[in-house]
Amino acid sequence: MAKNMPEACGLGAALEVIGGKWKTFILWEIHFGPIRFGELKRRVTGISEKMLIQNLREMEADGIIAREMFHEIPPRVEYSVTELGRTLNDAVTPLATWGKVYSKRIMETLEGG
Amino acid sequence: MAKNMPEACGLGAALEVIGGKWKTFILWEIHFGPIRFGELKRRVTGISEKMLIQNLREMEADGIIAREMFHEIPPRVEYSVTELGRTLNDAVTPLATWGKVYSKRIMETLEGG
DNA sequence: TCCGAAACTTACCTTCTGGTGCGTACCCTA
DNA sequence: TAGGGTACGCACCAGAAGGTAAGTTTCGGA
Repeated sequence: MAKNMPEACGLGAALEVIGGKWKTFILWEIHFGPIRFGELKRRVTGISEKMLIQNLREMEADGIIAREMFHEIPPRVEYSVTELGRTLNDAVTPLATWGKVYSKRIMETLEGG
Repeated sequence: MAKNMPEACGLGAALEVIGGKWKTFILWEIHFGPIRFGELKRRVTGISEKMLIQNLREMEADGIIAREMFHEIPPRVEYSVTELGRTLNDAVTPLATWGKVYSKRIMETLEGG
């Protein structure tokens, strides 16, 4: 997305990193602390394994999360946010807050009229 | 998007409003002040008329921009941000800043290695 | 011997997003 | 009469995003 855009304001780049249906939720769940693949799958309700892995790979490539493999049986993999991921999470917080307020506003509008 | 999501953190709602390829750029161009359809089309480089109109309608429905029609010949329509739109623009600013820094980091990484 | 768990991988299919191009009403200019 | 500008609407189409379902490897347990 926005590969050919006049830089505008940096939003394009940011949305490439946390855009899509799932990444924000994934980042949110991981930001509490290291978490296993299976646990993540249970927490991010509704996501398919394919999508979870695909998104995790992309987020890893973007450098916002880190993957650690433990050579155990059964296999264990843990995901955690990187320093960059933490800054992204911080940058995204105001937007999350806005989203909450906005949702509330919508609800009130629907109730009120 | 995220209609059936556990509220998580409000980000889902926010991304429904400024998600997609163009809305951020449109909001950015409008936030400087009222702007006509044609001017907007010229500023948001690469957008098609269909997409511009479609996005404007959605943003209007979401209450972040306002449309004012002047019954003149040739027709004139101006778009401006609402108070809610301004708050969204503010909420999105940190993310834009992050995107800029991130882009720079990527460039440096590419140059350095 | 079959099953289940973990963390994937692969193939296939559907839905959504965005793009292209044409048509519209109205007026002005040439 | 022809063409251009404004702000759209509509139909069709391609590609990306996302969903579904199955297979893989290794082990322990019934």
